[in-house]
Amino acid sequence: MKTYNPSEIESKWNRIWEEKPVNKDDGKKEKFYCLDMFPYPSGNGLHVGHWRGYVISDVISRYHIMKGQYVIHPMGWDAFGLPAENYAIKVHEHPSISTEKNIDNIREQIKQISAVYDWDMEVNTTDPKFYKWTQWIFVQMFKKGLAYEKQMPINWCPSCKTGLANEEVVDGACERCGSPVTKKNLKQWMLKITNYADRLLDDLPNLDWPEKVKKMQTDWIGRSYGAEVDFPIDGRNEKITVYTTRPDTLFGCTFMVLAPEHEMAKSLATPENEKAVDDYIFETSKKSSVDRLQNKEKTGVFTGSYAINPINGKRVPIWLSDYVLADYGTGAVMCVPAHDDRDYEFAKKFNIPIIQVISKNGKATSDGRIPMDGITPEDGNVLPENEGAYTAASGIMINSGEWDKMESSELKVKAPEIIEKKGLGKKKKNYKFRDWVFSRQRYWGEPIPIIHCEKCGPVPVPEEELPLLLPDVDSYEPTGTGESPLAAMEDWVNCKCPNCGGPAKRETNTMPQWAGSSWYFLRYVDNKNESELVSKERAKKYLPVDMYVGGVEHAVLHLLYARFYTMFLHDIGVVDFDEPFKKLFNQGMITGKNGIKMSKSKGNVVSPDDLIRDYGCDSLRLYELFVGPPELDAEWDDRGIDGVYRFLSKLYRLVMEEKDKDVKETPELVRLRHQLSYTITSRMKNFSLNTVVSAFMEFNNKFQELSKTTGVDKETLCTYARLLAPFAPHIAEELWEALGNTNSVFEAGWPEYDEKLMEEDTIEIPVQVNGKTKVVVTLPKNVSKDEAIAAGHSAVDSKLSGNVVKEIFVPGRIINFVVK
RNA sequence: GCAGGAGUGGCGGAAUGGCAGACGCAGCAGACUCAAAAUCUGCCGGGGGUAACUUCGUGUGGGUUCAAGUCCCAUCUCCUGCACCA
Repeated sequence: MKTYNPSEIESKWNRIWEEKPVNKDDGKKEKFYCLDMFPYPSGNGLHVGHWRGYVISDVISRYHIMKGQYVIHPMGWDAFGLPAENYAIKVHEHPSISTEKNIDNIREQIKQISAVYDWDMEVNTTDPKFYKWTQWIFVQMFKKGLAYEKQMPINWCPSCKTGLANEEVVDGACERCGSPVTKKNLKQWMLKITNYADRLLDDLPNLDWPEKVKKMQTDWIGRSYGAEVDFPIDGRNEKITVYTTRPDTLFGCTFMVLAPEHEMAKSLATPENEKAVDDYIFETSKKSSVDRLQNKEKTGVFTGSYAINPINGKRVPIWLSDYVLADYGTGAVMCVPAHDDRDYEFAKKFNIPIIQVISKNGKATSDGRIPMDGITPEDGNVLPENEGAYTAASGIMINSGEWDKMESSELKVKAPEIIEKKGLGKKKKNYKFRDWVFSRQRYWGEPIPIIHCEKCGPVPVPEEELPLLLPDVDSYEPTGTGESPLAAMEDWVNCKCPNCGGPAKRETNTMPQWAGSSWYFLRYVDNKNESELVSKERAKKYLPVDMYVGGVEHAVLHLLYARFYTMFLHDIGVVDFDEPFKKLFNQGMITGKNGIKMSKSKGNVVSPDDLIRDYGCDSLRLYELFVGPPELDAEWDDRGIDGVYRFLSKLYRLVMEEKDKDVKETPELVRLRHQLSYTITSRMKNFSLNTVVSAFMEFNNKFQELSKTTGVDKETLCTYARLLAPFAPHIAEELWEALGNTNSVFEAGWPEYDEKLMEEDTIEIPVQVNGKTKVVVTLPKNVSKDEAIAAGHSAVDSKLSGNVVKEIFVPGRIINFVVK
C-alpha cells in the first residue's frame, strides 16, 4: 500500500498546473478579484507569518474558481522606499541590484505556497514602465492643483534622514525605525488629500471593511463641526480668531490660550511680561514632540494682553501654552474652564475664574455664586457644582444672557449660525488630518517629475518624456542635509525649462514608498499597456478589487492613500469607480512563543522551508488555517503541524483503500456527504477557516470508522476531494485522480448540498432536570410533545425527587423537567 | 482618559440561549517490535467514589430565564488603536 508522499504529489501537480492552469478567463465567467497586499522584497525572506495571509487569499481564490468564476489573483513588489534602500546600504550593493535579488528570492518562496497567482500580471514599482504611471498621476495632480509646494516645518527622522508624512509618525517616533521625530523646515511637495476629506469619510459606511479599520480612518480624518469666533484685542486694532466646537459655551469663556508658535504670540507680550513670554516660547521650541506629548502637566505664561469676548464684551486674559497645537484650527482657543477638562486644569493651576454656563440637571445652581479658593469672585463668577469640568453638551444654559434657559445640545448646533449672523465669526468645519507631505530626501524612489524654472516656476516634465528615469549615482546614501542625494548630480539637475527653454533645475526629492502602492492594484490587470495606465475596457471588466487581504498595520496609511488616489483617478476619468476595495479582511499576526513578534533579532523566526520539506505544502497550508481564527493573532507552535499531517496521511490511506472496493452508497453515507458539504460551505462563508479544517478531520474520523464496516462510496470520497481542493489543492487533485477522474478537481465545481438529505431519522435529545442534563434519549425526528415528555419521564423518573411543576419540550433541542 | 477586541483544561482552540471543552497538540497506559521510530487502541478539567455515579467548574459579583460561556448590569485583568484636535 502506497503511503502519503507529499513531495512527490506536490511536485507532480505543480508541474501539471504549470502546463494547464486551473484558473482561466473564457470571457464568459464572472470575475472575482482577490488581492494580497503586495510585499516589499526584504532581504530576510518569508516566515510562516507572511504565509498566513497568502494562504487565506489563495483559499478564497480557489473557492471562487470552484464556484465557476475567473479569479484575478496577482502578485507584485513594492520595491521602492526606505526598507529596500536601507538594506542596500547595509549590504553595500546598489539598491537596484539588491532589490532585484530580493525579488527573485521572495518570488521563489512565494511560489512554494502553490497559490494560483497569475505571474503574467506581476508588477514591480521600481520598473520604469510602472513608475512612468506613478509619475503621470503626480503630473495630473499637479495640473489639477492637488500637488503643491510649501515651505514649512515637517516631521523629520534624523535616523532615516528624510521627511515623513504625519501618517508615518507614531507616538512622536518614526514608524520605520522608532527614532524620535524632530521638526525641520523644508520646502516640500504636498498632496491636497484634505480636498477629499469629506468623500473619504462619507464613503466609509458603505464599505464591507472591518469596523476597526473604518473607525481608525474616521478618527484619523477627525472631522468636527463648530465655529470660528473673532476676539478683538483690547486696546489694539487687531483680532484673534479661535476655533471651537462648543460655541454654546461662549459666555463661559474666561481666558484665551495661543500656541507658543502662534504668529501673534510675541507681539502680545506687554513690556513687563516680555521676558517670561520669550523664555516660554524658547523652552517650548526646544522640546521634542515626544516630550510635548508625554508631559501633560499644564504649563503656560500670561502675555499681559487681554481680548474682548465678543458676545458679552468681557475682558479675558491671553495666555500662551503648549497644550494648544499650532497647526490645528487657528492655533488659538477660547477657554471655558467650567466645561472643558484641559481648560479646567489650566484655570485651577493659574487661578483663573471658572464660570459655569450649563446646568447639568436642568436647574441653575441654587445661589449661583460660590467664591473660589484664593481669588475674589467677580460678578457672575461661578464654580461648577462638583470637582472637574462638566463636558457633556446636555443641560440648560445659565449665566448666558440671551441664551439662558436654552437646551445646550440644541444651542451647540445653532450657535455657529447665530454667531455668523451677529458678525462675530463664522461656521466652520475642521479636520485633524493634514495634507500629505510627499517629498522624501532619499535616493530610492520615483523622481518627482518637476522642473524648477526661474521664470515659469515649477513646470511638470512633459508627459511624453515620462518616465523620468532615476539616474544612477555613485553615492546614494542619504545626506542628512535635507537634500536628496540626487541634488549632487549637476548634469542631471541642470536642464532646460520645457516651457520657455531657459535654464532650469530638476526637482531632486523623490516620492514616498506609498506612491506606487496607492494604485498598483489597477495596473495588474493591464500591466503591459504602454499608452494608458489601464485601458477602459480592462478596468471595466476586471476592477475594482472584490476582496483585499492583508495586515491591519496599513489601516490609515496605504488604505487611505489608495482610496484617495482611486477617487482622483475616478475624477479624471481613468476608472469609473471611486472605492478601490469593496471588501477588506485583516488576518491576525503569527507570533512566536508568548506572543512575541517574529523577528530576526529575537531569533524566533520560523521559516516555512523546513516545514515544507518535512510535511509538504498542503500540511503547512492547513496548519496556517488551523492555528486559530483567521482574524486573531496566533502563537506558532511547530508541533501542531503533526496533527494536520497525520490527518492527511490517514485520509490518503482511506481513499486508497476504499477506491476500488465498489462500495454501494447507504442512506447514512448520503447523509454524511450532504452534511459534509453543508458544514464546509457554511463555515467557509462565515470565514471560520480554522473550524473548516476541524470539520474535515471530524468527517475523516467518521469515514475511518465506516471503512471498517460498510465502507465509503466513491461519490462521497469525490465530494470530499472537491471540498478539500481550495485548502489542500495537491492532495485533493491526487485523490480526485485516484478516484478515476480525468479532469482537474478545480473543473469539478463546488459541491451542492440538499438539506432534506442531511436529516437523520432519529435525533438525540438531552433530558434535563432543573436545567441539568441527566440522560440523552434517542427519539424519532418528528416526535410529538406528548411522546417526548413520556420518553423523558421513563428515562429520568427514577431520579426525580419531588413534584414536577413544569415540563418543557423544545423540538429537536431539549426536554426539561422543573422539579420542586 | 476614549474606542475596539479578548478572558473557557497543561496548550491552541470548539460551542444559532439547549449535553461546556468539538478538532488538534502535549501527556499517560496498552498493542505491534529484539528495540526504537512510525502506526493502532484506550484514558485525559477539579474534588469525592473500586465503580455505577456524584459534585464543582467558562476572570469576578449580581440579574433575566425552565435553561447562561452565550443576554442585561456592575467590576477586574490583558491586548490593539487613538490620545491635550478645543
